[in-house]
Amino acid sequence: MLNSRIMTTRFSNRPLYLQVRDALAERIASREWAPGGAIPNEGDLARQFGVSAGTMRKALELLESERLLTRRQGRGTFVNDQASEELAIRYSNVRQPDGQHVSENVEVLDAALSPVSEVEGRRLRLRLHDKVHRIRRLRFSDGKPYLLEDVALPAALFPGLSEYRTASHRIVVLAQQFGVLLGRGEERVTLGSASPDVARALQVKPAAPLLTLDRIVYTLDGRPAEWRFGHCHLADKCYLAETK
Amino acid sequence: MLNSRIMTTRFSNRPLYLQVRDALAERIASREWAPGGAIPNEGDLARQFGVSAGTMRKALELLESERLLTRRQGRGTFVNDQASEELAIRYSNVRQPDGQHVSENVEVLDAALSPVSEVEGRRLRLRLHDKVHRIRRLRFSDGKPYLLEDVALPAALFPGLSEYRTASHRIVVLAQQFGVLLGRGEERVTLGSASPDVARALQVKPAAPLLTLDRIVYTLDGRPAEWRFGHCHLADKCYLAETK
DNA sequence: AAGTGGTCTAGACCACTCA
DNA sequence: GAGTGGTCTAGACCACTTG
Repeated sequence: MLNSRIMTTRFSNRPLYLQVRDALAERIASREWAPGGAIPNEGDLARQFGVSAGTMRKALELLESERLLTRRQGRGTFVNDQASEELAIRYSNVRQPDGQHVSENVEVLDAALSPVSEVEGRRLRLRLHDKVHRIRRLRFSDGKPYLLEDVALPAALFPGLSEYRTASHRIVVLAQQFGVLLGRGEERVTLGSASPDVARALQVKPAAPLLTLDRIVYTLDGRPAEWRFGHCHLADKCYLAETK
Repeated sequence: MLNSRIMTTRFSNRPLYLQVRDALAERIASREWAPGGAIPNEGDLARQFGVSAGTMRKALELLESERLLTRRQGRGTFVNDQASEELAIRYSNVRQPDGQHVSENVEVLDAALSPVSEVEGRRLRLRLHDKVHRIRRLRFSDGKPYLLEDVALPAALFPGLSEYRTASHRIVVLAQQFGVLLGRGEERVTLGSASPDVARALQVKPAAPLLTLDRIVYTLDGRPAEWRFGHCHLADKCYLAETK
């Protein structure tokens, strides 16, 4: 079926390889192509979309750079599983001293679907009457609490999340399940001190120094997908920032 | 002159576009093509190197992704000036709350060419008898000290640095001057408290909570180019980590 | 040997910038 | 209108992986 070609080029000046990218991204988001699975080869896809092999290649390379695909010479092209150990670390900058991800347990202290607060509205670019899933979690490493976090997720991107009894605590996993493709993230770290409440939760002395983490993760097309505000007792961990 | 083509392909299986990239990168590093200046157009370069336009384009796009070039449709291709406000921020994660770079004054407390210490050797992957430029600086924002840093630079990459009376305090500027092309950087942040010496320098109380910054900046080909160890009094600033 | 992605080529045309 | 980079095409051949 040489469908897409006629459908799209007729109505758009957007470069062809970007239109193709969008169509492929949609198949990945919708899980029509499952995480971990192989997709058709370059030539077949090019014919299917009615574009040249070079154009299809450019679209595939773009998707690879966006971490949605992995291509391996002689093997094929595969949909990345965002829940895989390697990719799931992506936005988690609190690490073991050696840079490895901290193995952790998570306790959910609170979870609710609520109207946005004023701050949430600003951070997530939502309107006054939009709703968010608001979750408070405590993360443990080696049985000791180290991170207390308040998370807000736009209800529009994660519909019905509240009903899941066993929803993941990782934004990358949630996003994959809900067909949300994630892009860049941005975290501001400041130096804070434990309020009585926070101190109790983290089992530190009141006024103990903590890292305050203020993180926003955006979708691939630039819409805020998660706001997380956390208090972190670093102890024997470190915060890792990488610059490309 | 169709020089490079014959020279290189005869002796290497490295893909042609990478060999071309290397040759172009060398012209940039050596300042044969000056920062801010335009370079010849795609077609001329392709002829000059005896490769197809597509191959030359691929090399140029690679260099653009490595932040060495900027290409603008209708204008031309330009060598990036690493000292420009936009690029110079690159490895500086301590920022104003709005994410802007902090405007600062710098005081050099100490500078010397010395044999590597054991830690420096590990971090910079140097041998026992190599030398480093070791510099201690204090950075001020609004007249107040906020960052005390110890920097080590391999003497092999920055020969004669000690003789410059007015050397820059920014690694990106130094690197450009010495023909060193920079790639990724990695910074580990931990929570520390001010030792008496540090407290004096930063004008904070002894044992005041500080951020400890441990940063390594690598060259484009992966060799360590700078190790910086710093103590930071964040106060009204923040630490910004971005994730692609 | 068959199938995959990776490299390289040659050439046409489009979109943008500037004199 | 001349010159630049950006898109798109069609096809050849290479390098790697797997049965």
